[in-house]
Amino acid sequence: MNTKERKEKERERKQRMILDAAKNLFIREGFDNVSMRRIALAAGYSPAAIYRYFSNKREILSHLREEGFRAFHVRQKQYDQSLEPVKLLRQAGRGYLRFAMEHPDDFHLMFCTTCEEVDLEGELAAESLRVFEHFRSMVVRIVKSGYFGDVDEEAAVFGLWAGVQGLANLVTSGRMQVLSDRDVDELLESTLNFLRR
Amino acid sequence: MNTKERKEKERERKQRMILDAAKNLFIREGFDNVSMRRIALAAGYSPAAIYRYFSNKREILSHLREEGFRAFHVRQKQYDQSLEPVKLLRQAGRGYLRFAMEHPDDFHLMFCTTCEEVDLEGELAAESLRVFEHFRSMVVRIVKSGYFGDVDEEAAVFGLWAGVQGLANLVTSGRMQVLSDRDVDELLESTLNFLRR
Amino acid sequence: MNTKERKEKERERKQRMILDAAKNLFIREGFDNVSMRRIALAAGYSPAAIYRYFSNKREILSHLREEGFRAFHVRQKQYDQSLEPVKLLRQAGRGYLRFAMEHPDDFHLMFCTTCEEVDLEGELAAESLRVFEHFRSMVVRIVKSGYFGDVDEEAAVFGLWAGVQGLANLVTSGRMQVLSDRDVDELLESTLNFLRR
Amino acid sequence: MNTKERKEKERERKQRMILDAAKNLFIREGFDNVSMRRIALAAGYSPAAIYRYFSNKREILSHLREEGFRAFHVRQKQYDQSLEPVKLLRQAGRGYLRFAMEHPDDFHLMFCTTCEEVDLEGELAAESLRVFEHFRSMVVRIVKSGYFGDVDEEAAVFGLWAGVQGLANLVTSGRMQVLSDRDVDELLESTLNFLRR
DNA sequence: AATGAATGAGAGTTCATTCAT
DNA sequence: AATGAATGAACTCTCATTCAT
Repeated sequence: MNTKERKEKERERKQRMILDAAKNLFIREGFDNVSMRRIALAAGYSPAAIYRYFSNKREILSHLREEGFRAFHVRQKQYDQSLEPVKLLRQAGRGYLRFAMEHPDDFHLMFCTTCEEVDLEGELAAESLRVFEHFRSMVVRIVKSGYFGDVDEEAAVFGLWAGVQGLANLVTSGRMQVLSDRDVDELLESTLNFLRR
Repeated sequence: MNTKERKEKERERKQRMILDAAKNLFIREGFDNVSMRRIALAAGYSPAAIYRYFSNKREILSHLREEGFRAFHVRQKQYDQSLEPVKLLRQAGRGYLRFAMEHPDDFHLMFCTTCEEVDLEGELAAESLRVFEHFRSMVVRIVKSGYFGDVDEEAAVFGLWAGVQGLANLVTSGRMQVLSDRDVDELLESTLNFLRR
Repeated sequence: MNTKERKEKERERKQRMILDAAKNLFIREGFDNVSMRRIALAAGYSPAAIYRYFSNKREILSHLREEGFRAFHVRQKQYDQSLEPVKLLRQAGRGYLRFAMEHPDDFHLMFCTTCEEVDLEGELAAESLRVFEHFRSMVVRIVKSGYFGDVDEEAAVFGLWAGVQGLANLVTSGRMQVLSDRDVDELLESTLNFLRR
Repeated sequence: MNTKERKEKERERKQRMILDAAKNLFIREGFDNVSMRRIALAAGYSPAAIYRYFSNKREILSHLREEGFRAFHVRQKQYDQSLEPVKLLRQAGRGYLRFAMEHPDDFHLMFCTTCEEVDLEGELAAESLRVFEHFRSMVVRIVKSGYFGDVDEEAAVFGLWAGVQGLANLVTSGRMQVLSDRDVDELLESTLNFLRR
């Protein structure tokens, strides 16, 4: 029905308001320093009302992270066409940096918010796992191609992940800085060279 | 008096125990997930006793950060002799990375612990400010030397700070990675080149 | 009207479903451990819908108790024909025990559910009061007959009530125990003798 | 030290006050209808202070129950001398009823307070288990003596427990009634006969 | 110097209940 | 007639902190 659809829309709109309020607060003050009461207040609700939309505080964070990962994944899949491994890695790295630059808040929530609080199992972590799996399979392919020489797969996955994270941190820690495409490429290239040493 | 001295020593020894216990806990579990009770327990005191040495929880964190910055500053001043700006920057960058590698815990506390909790004014932030001032003055010198071309001083200071931070994060986020001196130098060089673009 | 009647039927049918769901939950989990939400869920309604049939949670319990007392009363009145007091008491006692055996759930709700929650005044307690009055008048008759010797009426009423309660508890606390008619009679007889001491 | 002893005494005195306040409230209003706030208030403390003496609400109930069982057990062991099984059972039954009569509040807490809330494992349930074991071993002895004919041990234990409970309920449900020793004996005798049928 | 006792404030969460639709 | 949305009040429990001893 039209009414049913409208209700669904309405519900999503309100979820959105809560998520936005929470995101804003989490980023500015940190997960632990934000209470449900304050999220509710900021979203224009009573504390209890929040629980109609999210079953607890952690779930709000999970939702936000998941949203970030979903957006991230969409972008990363765009680069999937290339079959040449190194080219693919370059593309993925570029995508990673761009995402960090264009969505610094999501990035912060996805990677910097204290992780103990987040449920890494369960439906809401699915997207983040998918992202990591996507990354892993890509790296494995490259390792198998011999590009990094004789290196342990696990080590390569971890090392590259850390490196890419570091790069992105480098970008987001100075948030106002806007880097041109060429800048990103150069930065990426020099890092890849370094990691390949 | 001798007694007075001995008392002072004793006091410092006990402060030390508290700081060590707190540092350990903060790093492993995060500032917010550590209660005063647990710090006290780990240090072998009652919760109330802590307050004879630190006026509140935040102050303990501030002390730890300050200690980190002090150690950092000592190291950075070693590189001060050189008068040639670029060489100085290279040295400073190297020192920065080395410090992050050798003292990842301090580094984490100094730069990654949620900052809202820390009093950035007041005596206990002095050392961190001094570190930043030291860095700033160094960069300003280099900018004036024309090394970075025609660039805004403020932008250069901020950009380099962010870059160096990012590099250190890159290093500490994959903690098991041990980089050789040559690695550090290479990494630094490529980044400096990038920042100079 | 026919429609009116049908509506009334429908209303009662729905009340019934709620009462059944609540009864089931109350007995298995205790009044306080059952929320309106769960009653509604079990009855196939939304929490709010319940309030069209019962004005609050306590009233549901009152209804259930009242139903129990009504059924109980019906049975007790069957034994009313006898005019000989002692025979009457024996019959009533037998009826009491049988009821406790055959409807342990109702019995539990009527006598064991925490009473603070139940409104002892008001319309819904009428039946339970009527039961008690019925019992009282019966005992008074017996006392007047001299069967118990020279005893205070009030004391006799209370003592017998307590005794009968205890007997029924004895029966229901070991629910699997099925007592034959002869067992019940014997049990009753020995207790009556005791109470008559 | 004397001070240490005195402190211990003081601590126990305060625990006592909390236990008494809680016991009073639990009995009058039921476990679920009493909040920690109210216990605290009644004991003259702030809500948080209670937690220095008991780690949660359930533990307060466990303590109270355990106290009851301890007192009960002490009494039951007095009857242990007799070696003749049936005599022993009679003594134990007498002790049971006396206890229920003399300590109706403890009795209510021990047997009538909703059990879901109580931890049946752990140190605080030890005494109640001991009481039950004591009872069980006594019944088993009697069954083995052939007194009840050819009966399943388990059934006998359960049946007698239920019966004794019922008797005690009978006594406590009319609390003001004071029964003489002879009354108790008679009551007991007729019940034993009944159970033996 | 150190502590046990105590507390006010506030955390996340649940509940019975109301009301516009 | 029924519901989804919303709330105020209450819950248990934890925390940083104070203070008399």
